[in-house]
Amino acid sequence: MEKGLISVDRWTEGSQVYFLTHLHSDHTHGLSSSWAKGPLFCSRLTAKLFGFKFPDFNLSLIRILDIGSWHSLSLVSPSIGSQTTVQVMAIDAHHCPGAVMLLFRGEFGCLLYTGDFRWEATSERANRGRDMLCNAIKDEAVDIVYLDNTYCNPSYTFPTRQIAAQQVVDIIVSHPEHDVIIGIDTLGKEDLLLHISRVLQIKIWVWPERLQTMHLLGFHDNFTTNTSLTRVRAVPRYSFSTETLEGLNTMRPTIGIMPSGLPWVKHLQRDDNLFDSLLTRYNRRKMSTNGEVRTDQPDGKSRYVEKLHEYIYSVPYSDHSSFLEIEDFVKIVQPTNLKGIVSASTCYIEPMYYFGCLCGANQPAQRLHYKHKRKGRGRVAAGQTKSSFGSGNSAKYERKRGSIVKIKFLGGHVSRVTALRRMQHGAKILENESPENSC
DNA sequence: GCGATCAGCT
DNA sequence: CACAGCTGATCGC
Repeated sequence: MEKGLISVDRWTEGSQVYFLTHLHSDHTHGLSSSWAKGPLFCSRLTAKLFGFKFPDFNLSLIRILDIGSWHSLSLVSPSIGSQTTVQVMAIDAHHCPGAVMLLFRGEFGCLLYTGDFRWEATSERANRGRDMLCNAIKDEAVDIVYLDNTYCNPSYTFPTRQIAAQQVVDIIVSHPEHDVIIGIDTLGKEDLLLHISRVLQIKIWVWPERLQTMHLLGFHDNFTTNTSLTRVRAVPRYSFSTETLEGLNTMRPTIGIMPSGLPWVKHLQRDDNLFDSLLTRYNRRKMSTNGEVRTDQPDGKSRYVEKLHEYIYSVPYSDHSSFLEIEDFVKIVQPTNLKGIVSASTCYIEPMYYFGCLCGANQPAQRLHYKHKRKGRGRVAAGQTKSSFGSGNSAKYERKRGSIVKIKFLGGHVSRVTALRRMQHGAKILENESPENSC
């Protein structure tokens, strides 16, 4: 972030200290078990989970940032060459377990790197985070905010996670005879699963590595790897598709629930009515947010639950801030400058375009900045499906996709590289059989 | 033979 | 539009 001094979620050479906001893969590109470019600072919980993702990492490089307190680092000024002090505070980002924002003070001024964050208006936890941040910046202007701009567009509106979690419960309750699969990642959405588990008084199935993570996080009673104990299973998001659901439904009635701030559109088979309805929905959103921002729904009704497919529901459970939440955050921090840290979109718009008028220096809104992503292939028309999986052959299909839940981790016919990766994964599990020992 | 990186896909 | 991440192929050591 500051050249020659500190890096946040970037792992190339040239900094004196490195910071990791959270353990999602898009923030650890370049990190590996053999990485050794300098001390690595992260939250206590991230440190606890770290060894699971990077088994042979030199743990003596890891420095823990306790949340809410200033840490002083003595570094060498890249400009003058003399000693310079950098202060840093980690603040709960409410994104996934261990995720923090980082507030820096030093010769470069005052910088706030949000990492990925959710800024909900309500909940005790949200209020604590808000108070902590306000307290930390009350005496000093923030010069630059590096902002999680994932949903930095007025069309992104969704309710609190509390409300979305109840929507998921409602869907499950309304399908008493169905199995349920929920798409999740290697980290995140634990509160959603805990809510389901507690309200419905059932365990949630997770895959073996995910159970280890749950144990590291201190959840020992709500999860299981035994499919016979529950009808609700959390499965890797990458294995969640219409094909998966159709395959499962040849065996048992099953619905899929995709919790996401993004409308879950991809991987649907061609269905003109469906795409028409999706198109209508997007147009409606755009129109309703043209000029006047539509507020998130306070009533908590299933307004944004979408039935996308015979077996699939999309629920607006997001670990990133909605547009209105980002706006609220910028209003509170009032930085002099604002930079987006997520630029993967094909149509990236500088957050300053929306929030320039809220920033400290009251600069004019900047012009739209489009960043075009090069793609090797042209865009595939909506509804055009790939044929490589041969969706007509259900027997073959079941081997390949349908029974991911059961066979995915039991080996089978895999390449050497994959087998090795799985063995390494297995080794990790063994190492972590006593979660209390880590860190 | 291994890790790092990339393309492709979910 | 593209949240985060797996997989297989290839490349360089």
